[in-house]
Amino acid sequence: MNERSFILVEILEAVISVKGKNNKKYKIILEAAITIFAKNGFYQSTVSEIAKEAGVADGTIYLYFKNKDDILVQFFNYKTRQVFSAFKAEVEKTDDTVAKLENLVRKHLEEFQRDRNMAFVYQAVTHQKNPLVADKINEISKMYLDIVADIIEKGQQEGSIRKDIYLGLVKRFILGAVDTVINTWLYSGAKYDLTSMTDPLMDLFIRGIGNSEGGKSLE
Amino acid sequence: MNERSFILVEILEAVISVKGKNNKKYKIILEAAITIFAKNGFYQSTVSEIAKEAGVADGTIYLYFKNKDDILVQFFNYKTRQVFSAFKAEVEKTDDTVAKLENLVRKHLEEFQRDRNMAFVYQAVTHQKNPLVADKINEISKMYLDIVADIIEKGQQEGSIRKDIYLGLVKRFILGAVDTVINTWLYSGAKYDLTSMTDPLMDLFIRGIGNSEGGKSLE
Amino acid sequence: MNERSFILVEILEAVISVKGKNNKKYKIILEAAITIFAKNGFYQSTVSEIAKEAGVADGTIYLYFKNKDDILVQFFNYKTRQVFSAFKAEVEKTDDTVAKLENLVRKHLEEFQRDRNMAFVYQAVTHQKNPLVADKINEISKMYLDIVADIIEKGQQEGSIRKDIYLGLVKRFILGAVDTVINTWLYSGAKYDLTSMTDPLMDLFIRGIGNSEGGKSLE
Amino acid sequence: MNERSFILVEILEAVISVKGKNNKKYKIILEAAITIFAKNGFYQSTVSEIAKEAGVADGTIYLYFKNKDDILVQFFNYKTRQVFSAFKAEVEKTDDTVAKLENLVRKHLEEFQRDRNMAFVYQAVTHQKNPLVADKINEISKMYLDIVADIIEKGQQEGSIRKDIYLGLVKRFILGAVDTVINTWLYSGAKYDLTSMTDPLMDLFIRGIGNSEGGKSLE
DNA sequence: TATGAATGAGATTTCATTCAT
DNA sequence: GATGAATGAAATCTCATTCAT
Repeated sequence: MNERSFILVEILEAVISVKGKNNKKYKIILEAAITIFAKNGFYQSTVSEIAKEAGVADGTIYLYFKNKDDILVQFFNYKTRQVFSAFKAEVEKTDDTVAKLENLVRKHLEEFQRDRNMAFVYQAVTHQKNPLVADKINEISKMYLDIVADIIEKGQQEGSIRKDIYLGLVKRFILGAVDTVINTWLYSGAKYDLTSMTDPLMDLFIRGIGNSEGGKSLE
Repeated sequence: MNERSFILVEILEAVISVKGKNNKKYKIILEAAITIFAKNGFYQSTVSEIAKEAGVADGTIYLYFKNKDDILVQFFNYKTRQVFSAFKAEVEKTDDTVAKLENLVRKHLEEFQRDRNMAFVYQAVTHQKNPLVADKINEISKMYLDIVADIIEKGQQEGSIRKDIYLGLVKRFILGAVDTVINTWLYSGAKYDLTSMTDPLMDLFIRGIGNSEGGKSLE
Repeated sequence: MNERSFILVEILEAVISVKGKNNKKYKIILEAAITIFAKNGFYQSTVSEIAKEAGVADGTIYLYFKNKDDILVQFFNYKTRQVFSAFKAEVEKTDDTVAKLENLVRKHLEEFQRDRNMAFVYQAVTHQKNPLVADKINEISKMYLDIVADIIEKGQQEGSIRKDIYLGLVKRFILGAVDTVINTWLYSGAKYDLTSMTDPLMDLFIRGIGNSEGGKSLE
Repeated sequence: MNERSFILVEILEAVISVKGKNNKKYKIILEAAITIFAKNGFYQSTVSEIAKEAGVADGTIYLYFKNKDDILVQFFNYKTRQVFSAFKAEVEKTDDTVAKLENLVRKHLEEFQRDRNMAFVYQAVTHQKNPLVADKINEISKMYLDIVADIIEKGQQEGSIRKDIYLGLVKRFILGAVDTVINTWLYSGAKYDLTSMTDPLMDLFIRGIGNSEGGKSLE
């Protein structure tokens, strides 16, 4: 989704107002829920807490969401979709393969740094067994892995990326490393600039940790 | 704890039988709990389910565990400690840095493949906000990261590992990648041999994904 | 608290409606709880029974009371405080010492006769070791004993009460005797008019059981 | 029960050994139970606690007592009966009415001071609604009240006690006052000598609190 | 729409009692 | 007789969800 199509969606939402989803209150509740989920975890959060955080009555939640689980589902539909479309846009800004990957990683760190609550919820939920969000997670995960896979494949064609690697592993390897960096940052109390991890991460992706001595001087 | 002292502890446990901790039933319940936690997640599991799986009455659980949370805490004390001491032993089998890392990764994949329930619980809980196990997780995580850090540092001294890397990042990068591989395997339904991922993973750690052309042939 | 300030409090309660404390349902539940406590005793009463008696769902109890113990605590805060302020008012109605004591005793018997459930709970709880209400009981007990002590002291100054008595004992002696009379009435099935005991009780307090004819005056 | 018949019972118990009631362990458990009941109250005490205090296994309790309630019932049969027969003996030591009452009161305070646990349990249980011990309590209470009534009636015949009093009230009035004095002592932490209350109590019983100087003789 | 009091199903936990050893 | 592990009924309490206002 590019800038223009994004605006179009906003307009459409304003016009059709499907089920109040573009309603200001819908967003307030969703944001409040994410704040609470991030603080206590999904199962330890109560609908009452969310309502209080959102400044609405408990019952009001049910005018916008089917049930508690649905809040989580909507979170993946609304919030993270937005983020992932931003990732795609970022990748398309350049034609250079390594730069594409670097843009993706930086944007990923940037967005998760900007919305720490989302980061917390994302980290927690993707490792849980909630059947209601499992499909969404798979879908989103696949979206991300596909972006990475596309980049890698293009790089292989260009010659900047090794051909003797297992693509299915590599794409997960990259996502896993980024996830870990975010997780470490979250649990450290978010004291440092997360995006500063982009260059060291890229360096590890591209060159590994091995010392290739001699031949390295040719690079 | 080395091999010998470990055996000693086993013997001692068999002799003193401290409050049933080495009791057969204690292990049955713990194993049952992990099975249930792995299937449904901690918060969606009930004590009744665990009791049923263990083949005991609900009340019996409370003869061995203070409360539901305590089962999780005991799991980390009993089960994973065992695993991590196995990791350490595996690392000490060789002096070669790269082989040490490879042994660690292989053992990690091997153990988690062998006990899939443990793997599920471990994956889920390490990404949750359960204040009761948070400290244990940090402790175990640190243990693992320290093992990796020791290997890396030794490799840097020997010259097999690059010196221009950020150690704090690298150790987490490696743990994150292994975690992701395990997670993918778990959610794929454990259809393939997890340990077969050792070599491709090591290759990515050491050489990265970048194509260093010319010079590479020298390696 | 005098008559006027008491009315003021009633009005204020009606206006501010602090968290349902003056709520109709709060009173219904409290009254139901006292009925059940009076019938079975505190520890043999269940929250379900109270809910049933009050005509509400079990969970509703917890909207008005923190837990089962809290119901008892609230009972002492709300119900008996009211009674004891009535005692004080009654004492102030006259300046004659003996009449003051008589008014107190009569009002005491009157109030406990009127609310037999309260009487049962009061009798039971004041002789129990419930740490949650122990402080309240001490406080209320002290209030009562202080009223009696004030009357006795005033009587001693006036000359209507003997000076060679141990005040700390006398005040408890009086409370103890009244309590016993109430207790007897309760366990007899409340078949007679409790307030009719006022005169005989007062007579015993003032004159004792001894026959003072002849020689007694020499003492 | 007089001295002789009491000894007879002891002998009989030693011979027939009905259901182990004269067993050493029976007494140990009963004593332990009273200690625990005195500390926590009956309903807040567990059979396990009693077993631990007695130094026996939980199951052993049920070899000597039908159930938890039965321990309380036995307590009244075994322990307090013993005490009340001592009361009777004490009363019979003199022929002087006032001295009889004084002996009773002193013995009462003495025994309850000597066995504080018994005192606590007695105070608590006599004010509770336990249907299992209700009958026992009534029976014991009646025994005590009858002793007092006998003394009073004899005193009335002799002329030392007023005739214009209500006997049903007076006997309870005396028991209530003694009870209150014991209760106050218990909850004060048993810091002073309880028997020292005998004289002041007797003084209040006989002479009352009224000042009979001058005009009072006209009443 | 919005509210929030009320609901009641369901979860955790306790503990008197039993029974195989 | 003595044990104490095991039982499971029953109690307390929570909280997602509903619905009359």
